[in-house]
Amino acid sequence: MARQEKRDDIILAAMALIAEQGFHGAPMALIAERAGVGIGTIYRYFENRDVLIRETYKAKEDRLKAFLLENYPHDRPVRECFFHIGGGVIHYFILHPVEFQYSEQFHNSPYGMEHRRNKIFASSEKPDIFNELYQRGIAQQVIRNLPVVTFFNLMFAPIAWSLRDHVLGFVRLDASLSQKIIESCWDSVKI
Amino acid sequence: MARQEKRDDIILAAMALIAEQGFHGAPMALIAERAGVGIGTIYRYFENRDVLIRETYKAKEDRLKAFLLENYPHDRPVRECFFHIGGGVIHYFILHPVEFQYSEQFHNSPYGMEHRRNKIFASSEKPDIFNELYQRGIAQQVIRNLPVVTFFNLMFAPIAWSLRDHVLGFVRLDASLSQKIIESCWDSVKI
DNA sequence: ATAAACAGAATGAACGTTCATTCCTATAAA
DNA sequence: TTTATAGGAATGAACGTTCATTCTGTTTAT
Repeated sequence: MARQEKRDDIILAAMALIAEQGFHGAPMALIAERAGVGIGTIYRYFENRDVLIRETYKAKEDRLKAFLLENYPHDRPVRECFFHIGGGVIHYFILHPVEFQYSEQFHNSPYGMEHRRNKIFASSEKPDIFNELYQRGIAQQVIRNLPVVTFFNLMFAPIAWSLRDHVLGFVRLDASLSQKIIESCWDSVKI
Repeated sequence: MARQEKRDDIILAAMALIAEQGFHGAPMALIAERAGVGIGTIYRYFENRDVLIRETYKAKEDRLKAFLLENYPHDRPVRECFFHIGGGVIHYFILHPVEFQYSEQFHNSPYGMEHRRNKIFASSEKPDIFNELYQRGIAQQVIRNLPVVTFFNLMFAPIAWSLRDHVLGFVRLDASLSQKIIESCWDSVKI
């Protein structure tokens, strides 16, 4: 088996187990078993558990970013970009519920706090489509004058919580409901 | 020391430690030390760790409920009740950040999932001010026709995330910003 | 009033289990 | 043959829980 393949197997096993059972329910021995490798092998690819967990998150983030960038309407109005991102996030995670559940576990842990802190401090230096959207919305006075973190929360918090309810089976997040939720989020930030 | 006092000390110690360090960072030995009791003593008051953690959550929830019920404008318009609850939750948790952080830990854990599942299934039988608000809003056609869990998410998700950012020092959640956030949430659910 | 007997609350060392990590052997590649 | 890779048993640290013992306050007997 190629080197990269085995690395991917390990990441996939870690993602699935942690998504299903949380960090507690995913000891290295189980990850190894699920990936079809020996315990020791994991340590040939990842320095330690923390590194594996962060690399697994990074793999997910890269895929999501690529998905959102497909057909991204760079030069269309703020509202349209808002709906593209919001709808894209919901669509992506409904297609990949395991990645969503992994993200949830990651964000609500010390890893996630550290990650969030780094991101907020770096946000102005390394602009992404989200920050570009915020800047443009403020400049054009189409979104309310709120701190960027508040804008982020109004846009994504209801989406994240709804995805969780969907994954847990509390609500069916179909196209119609998804649309309504994004419209609601837009109404909460638009002027 | 009175019996109830000692029980409260243990709950207080568990809440503070878990809020600060998460469930991982709060072994029974540390909780006992912080409460000023022996390890074994905890087991005289709580059957096991799980029970202690759930009782600690219950203590917090009772206090929050009592706070929200103070001056609750039962017979005023839906909008006013919405603002009372939203503002009350923010106010309470800014006053008691440790209880907020404990809640976060609890909700994002298997305990929280179980709790949420039970609550959703019992929601129609044991009506509280939140469910009453939703029912009234739908009946009077002042809020959008969304599932109750979606209404809940639009109302509380941005508040919860903003509180987290406040507690972590990412944003200063003063009276003005709190007001803006609640208004945004209202705009996301109002017709 | 004093002492003896009792009840049950408090204690923390000890136990068994679980886990991340290491280390040494076995296997495959060069 | 030599070197690199894979494997999983061994290791030690950390944890929740137990339980034999100590402590403390109350009741009973003298």
